[in-house]
Amino acid sequence: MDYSWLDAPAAAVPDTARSLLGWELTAGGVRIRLTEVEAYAGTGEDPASHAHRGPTPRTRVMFGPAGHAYTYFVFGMHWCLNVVCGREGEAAAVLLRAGEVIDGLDIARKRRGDVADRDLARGPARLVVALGIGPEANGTSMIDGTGPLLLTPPSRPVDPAEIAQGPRVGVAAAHDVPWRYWIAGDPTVSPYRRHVPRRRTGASARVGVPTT
DNA sequence: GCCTGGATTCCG
DNA sequence: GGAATCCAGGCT
Repeated sequence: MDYSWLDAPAAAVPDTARSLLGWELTAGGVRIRLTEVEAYAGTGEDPASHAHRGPTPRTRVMFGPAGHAYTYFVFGMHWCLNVVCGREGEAAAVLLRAGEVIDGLDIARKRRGDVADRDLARGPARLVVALGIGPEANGTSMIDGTGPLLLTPPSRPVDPAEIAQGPRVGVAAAHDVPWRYWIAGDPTVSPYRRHVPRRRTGASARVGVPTT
């Protein structure tokens, strides 16, 4: 299988993200068809990228080879999964936001509890739970079978005409950059929520600060 | 060292 | 709309 398109230059990461729609991701007996992804450029241009200020202990795998998994912990409770893209040192990545469970439904249901099938992997943290992966997947290859994840080509082609794009979800910076791609009309695509700054807490927030 | 706020989800 | 719940990264 040819995965060389994953290491197209970081400038092309939006195209890489779009190309990932319909690809399938298998882990722990569950297979997911990707229906929603977001592109993040690496160092420099993209203030929304974890890597935009350069490598740190957390983001070091983003600077490694394409096709590896970058997982990160957010909000004190959730894990999210990215595919590292671009050339080594560029740190581009594609956040896997949602997918349709097409195999191992019973396993995914066990992991996700009593939710509708379309919600099993509808959202980046939910997708990670459905796949049964976590921090141990960070830095592993998603393309050579040595890690818990395996990325494989679409078994069902995606019609380019049904691909939609728009602003990234929950991103404060660069909200006008339309680097989120999804399969239009697919019920497993997560509902769009614009970034809402959390209200400040504590005394200073209560003194003369309008609550909007 | 301290402090802020987040590529979210679930519940009220 | 807000809480839950941790820590990376920026700043003092």
